[in-house]
Amino acid sequence: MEEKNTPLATVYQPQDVEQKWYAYWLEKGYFSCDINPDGEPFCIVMPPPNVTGQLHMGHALDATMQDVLTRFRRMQGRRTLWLPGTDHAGIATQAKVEEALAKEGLSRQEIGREAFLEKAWDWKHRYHGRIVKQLQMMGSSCDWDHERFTLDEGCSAAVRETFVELYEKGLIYRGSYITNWCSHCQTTISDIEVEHNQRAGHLWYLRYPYADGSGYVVVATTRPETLLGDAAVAVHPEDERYRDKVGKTVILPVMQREIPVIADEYCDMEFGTGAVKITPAHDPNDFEIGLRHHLPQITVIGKDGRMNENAGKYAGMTLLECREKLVEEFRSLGLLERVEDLEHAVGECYRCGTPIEPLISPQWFVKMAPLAAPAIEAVRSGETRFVPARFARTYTNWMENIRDWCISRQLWWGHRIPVWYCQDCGEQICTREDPVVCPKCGSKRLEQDPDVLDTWFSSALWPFSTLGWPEKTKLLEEFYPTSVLVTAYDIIFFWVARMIFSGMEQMGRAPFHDVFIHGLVRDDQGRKMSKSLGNGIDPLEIVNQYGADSLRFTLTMGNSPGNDMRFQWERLEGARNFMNKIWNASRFTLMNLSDDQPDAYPLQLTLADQWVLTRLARVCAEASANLEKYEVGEALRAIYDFAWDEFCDWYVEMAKHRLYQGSPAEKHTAQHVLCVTLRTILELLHPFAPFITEELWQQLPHQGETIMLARYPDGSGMTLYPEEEQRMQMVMEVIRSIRNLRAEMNVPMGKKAPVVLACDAAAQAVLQECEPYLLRLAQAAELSFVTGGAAPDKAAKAHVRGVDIYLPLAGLIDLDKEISRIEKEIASTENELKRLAGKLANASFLAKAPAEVVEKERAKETEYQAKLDSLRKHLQLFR
RNA sequence: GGGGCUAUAGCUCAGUGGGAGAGCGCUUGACUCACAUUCAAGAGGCCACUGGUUCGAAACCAGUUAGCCCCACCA
Repeated sequence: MEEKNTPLATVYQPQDVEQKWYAYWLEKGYFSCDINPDGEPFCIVMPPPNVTGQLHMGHALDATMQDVLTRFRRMQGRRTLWLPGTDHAGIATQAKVEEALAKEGLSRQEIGREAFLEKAWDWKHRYHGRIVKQLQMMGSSCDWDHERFTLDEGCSAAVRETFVELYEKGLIYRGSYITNWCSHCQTTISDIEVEHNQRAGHLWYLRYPYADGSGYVVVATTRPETLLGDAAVAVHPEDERYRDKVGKTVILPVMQREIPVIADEYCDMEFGTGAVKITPAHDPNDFEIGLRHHLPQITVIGKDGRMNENAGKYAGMTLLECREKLVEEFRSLGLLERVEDLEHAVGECYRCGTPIEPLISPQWFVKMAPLAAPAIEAVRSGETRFVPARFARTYTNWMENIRDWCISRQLWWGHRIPVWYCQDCGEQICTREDPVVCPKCGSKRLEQDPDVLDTWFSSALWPFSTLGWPEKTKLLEEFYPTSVLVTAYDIIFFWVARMIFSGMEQMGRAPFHDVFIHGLVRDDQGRKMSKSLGNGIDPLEIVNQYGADSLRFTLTMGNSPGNDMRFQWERLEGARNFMNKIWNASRFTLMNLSDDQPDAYPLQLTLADQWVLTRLARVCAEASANLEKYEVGEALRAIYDFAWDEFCDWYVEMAKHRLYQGSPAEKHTAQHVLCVTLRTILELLHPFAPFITEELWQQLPHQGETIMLARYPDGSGMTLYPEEEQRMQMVMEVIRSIRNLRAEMNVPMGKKAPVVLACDAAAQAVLQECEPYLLRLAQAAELSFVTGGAAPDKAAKAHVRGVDIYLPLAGLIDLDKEISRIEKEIASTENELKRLAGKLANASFLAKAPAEVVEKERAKETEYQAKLDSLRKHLQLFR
């Protein structure tokens, strides 16, 4: 064959093409939401990554899913906005900036609020660029002109408006309650930011003597150090053991404080001794009990995580030191009854792992009950739909049991709480504009609340703040509610739920139609990827090594909605191999293209052409349907199977004969079908593998500037040839059968051998038409047809779809081997027949099963019977 | 304490009531003019267990077992 020049190397090198195309797309503005101005709007707001971090595999999965959906919709002609952005991540970012300061020997207090915020902004700018680069290297087709940041001007305006509105409605309030204090992060955190982990601990049984000298009550505690702040001992009102003790007082040892014995239903009679020490200032339950019984709140633990001045001689000690010393003192006083081992849940900060200390302090809260109700209804009514649906239940259960949300944080990096306090009259002022004078007393001595808001407060507004709210922008009008939110299940409470109630409250409509939930990317042993385990993988490393398309492919293929996936390097090789396969199929096609005009010759579609075009149409429909259902992995699998197995391994091989030896018209037809099919495969594949598909599409004959804006093939308007499809599949089965016989008989791969076929006239016509394929794909030296009893006797035989296949190999085949092979085949056929016969003898099957199913089973029976007869007859010859 | 997920080939996983699938690994053969990042052939499954629904269940329902996860104020 003459060597034709192609610009393509034999092995695909993603590095050569990816950056080039991303730059091209950006330059042409294809990511802009204005690119299909007349299309129905489609919008995804990107879950904003923390601006301080760098992207991990979870982000890569999230971005890939969003990009697949976005590119799919854009190719459908939708007016598509994928809005990118980042999150200021209050605690995390502040911690990093403080860390950096510490290296210079400075603290934020030393440099002051303003200087600190400057540093934080510097930090933000530096890391932001990295995240954008990572997203771009993965091919994310977001509209960068609409990129947002949770702390930018617009988002800040949305936060201010929301806060003031909720404040005015009485849905935001300030109060002294017990909240979760992290002594490491030096701030309160909300309930869901506390992780409850099982930890090995002890249960100390301590004796509290009654004040009247009548013995003592024994209380059990896991945290002896808090007893210094005890305000009571509580028992269950129906607990017989303590019936006559309620109303007495006990002397709190060490502190020598007299505290009452009270009755409260909170107590569990089964646990410990049934008597509980009550520390209102350091335990949420005790706090509630304290309120019910008007107990004093005695704080003995400070914000620094040490015992404070109320702890007497233990003041200044860490909690653990105090615990040890205190237990020792009880022991020496004879007041330690016993110690048990106990595994119990300890609340720890989800950021830094420090044990959380419940502390009382004035904080800001969002009243949740009135906000939760419409948010629950939005999902119940189907206004917002979770995919998979089971997550709706997770959401609803949580929302129904929600408690008020503590939104103030003792940080500097974030949205400062828009409330001022008059230093003269104490008035609390919350307004849209910064106040200058106190509206009550006219004083100018106003001080703003020093705290900032929980980062999630601004994230909760993301679906509309990014579209321009509180301004009435065109963008907001067009794209709100957004189409779908794509995120992992671990963030449903933190973020999804809060966006839904915020959307209902501020916009009156839920922020998205669908919530597409995916799982987490775990390591190859199924462990969560984390910094402490050191098992995290940088997506960029993979992009550099295998290319972005392979990374995206690996994250998509075989991934089902809502389920976790394991990340394995070996799978990347599979992905890379597939890219290389597509590359080489294109290379082959380009090498065999001639410069004919499209209509130089009339098309003469062969059976193979009709078959592949039919299969292509079916795959287009399947892929589209699956993408519509968010079955992204299934869509890709269908494309992958067709592209590799049917197109590359079968059709390309079948086209070769015409390409190399065909008449000009035959050659032209093969080229045409090859080209159309390949181009359609590239279009189908584009949302999953944007780079390689653009590179190849541009080299093939095409219309338009970019594959990004080609119409996504959904099979509509494509001609189906169902009968030809069946015929071709029969031929393929015959070829497979011949290959199988040859392998079983140890006929060397390259050795040509004669093949004899016996079948009816119709099948013979089909097989004769396909003779070139049999010669090439089945290594047949020559093809001959027999009728009646003229079949060769010294031959290996198989039977497929009414066709007897003989491999006459006199002197070459091993008789015994062939006999045992045939016997095995007969046995399995008999088995199949028995099963079918049983089914077809079943009256209720015949009566109730759909006619087409019954018909199918009957046809199968006929087929198997024919096969059995044929093989039995063959076996006779050897005996 | 409540809720959820998972259980399919040696491994990782798809499977949407009607002939058990893929990739990797394994065995055998092949440097065939797009590709050895390839091709061909093969071995390998009581679809966790027990019931139920159904003409028909890997799939739907109930229970059991094992593993994982989430929520929850039991000292």
